[in-house]
Amino acid sequence: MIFSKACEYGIRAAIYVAQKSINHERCSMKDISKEIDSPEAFTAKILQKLVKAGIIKSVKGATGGFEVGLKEMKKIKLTDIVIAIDGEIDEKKCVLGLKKCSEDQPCPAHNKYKFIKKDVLSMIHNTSLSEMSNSVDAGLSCLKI
Amino acid sequence: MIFSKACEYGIRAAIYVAQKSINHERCSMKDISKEIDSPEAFTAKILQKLVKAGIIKSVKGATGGFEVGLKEMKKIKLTDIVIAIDGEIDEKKCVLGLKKCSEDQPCPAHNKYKFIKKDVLSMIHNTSLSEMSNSVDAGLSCLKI
DNA sequence: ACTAAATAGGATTAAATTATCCGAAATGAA
DNA sequence: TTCATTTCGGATAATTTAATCCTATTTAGT
Repeated sequence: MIFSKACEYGIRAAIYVAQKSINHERCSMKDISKEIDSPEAFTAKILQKLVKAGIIKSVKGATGGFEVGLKEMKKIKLTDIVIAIDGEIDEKKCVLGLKKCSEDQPCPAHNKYKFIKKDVLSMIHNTSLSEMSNSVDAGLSCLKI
Repeated sequence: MIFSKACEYGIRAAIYVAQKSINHERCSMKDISKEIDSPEAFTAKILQKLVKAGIIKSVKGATGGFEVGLKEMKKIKLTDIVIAIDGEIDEKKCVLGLKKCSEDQPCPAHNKYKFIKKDVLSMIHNTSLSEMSNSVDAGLSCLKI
């Protein structure tokens, strides 16, 4: 409803990589797509974007794979992942698609939607990769099925 | 962010038709697409769906056009329009795309997202075509630019 | 009856998103 | 060095969504 398929995969993948990193393990693309139940080649493209954005680190070669530092994952927010995959977020986007929709010139749904938009932006801005991967690592949440 | 382009056009079109109906005027497709600034042929397809779903009424022929009854527009909610255009809403859809995501088996974002989802569903379930078109008619909100 | 104006509907095209394939480059280990 | 394993990157395909085009049908007015 709010994320593209690419973002869904990308966020799950990043969480999985982070969770493995918590346990000092590096993971391969094959491993990731299997454990988060996503199409491997497509997810690989998405991870490339995350690597280029500096969100996760990749190591080439035989024992290579993906990883992310413990300090880094605390600073990485959902927003960063979404931007790396889908590009900048238009925070002024109107729920009914008007080019200009604001407090001064609102669309007919603006006054009800504005609180929802605020909550969504606040959620993705405040939720860190670290807290999500810790939740998975603690068995409080899961990444597939 | 939450509606497809087709829904954005469809909702705006329905509101415009309703606003005209408040003033006892029937409106044509050309009029609608001009006044809500949307592609005419595409919007026409969408209005056909709304007509088939019984949300608005169409009249063929020379002085034909679209209209909606005053009583009806009070009962029509955003949900009805969205379902008519995009099909049933999956209220259990996981924000990270998991097939099964629930209180018992949550994704890592579930506990933060569930409140947002609740608010979105509540908004589209409670907002009527009538209140939106009245808001436009009163000059409190607008449908284009 | 004719015409102009309007919706209905099928066929098609365009664009964006999702997804796959394959060869190149890197790298650790035998 | 050679090999197996891995990420990288370009090309391409498939699917979904968005949008257009054209013809048929309806109907009020002349």
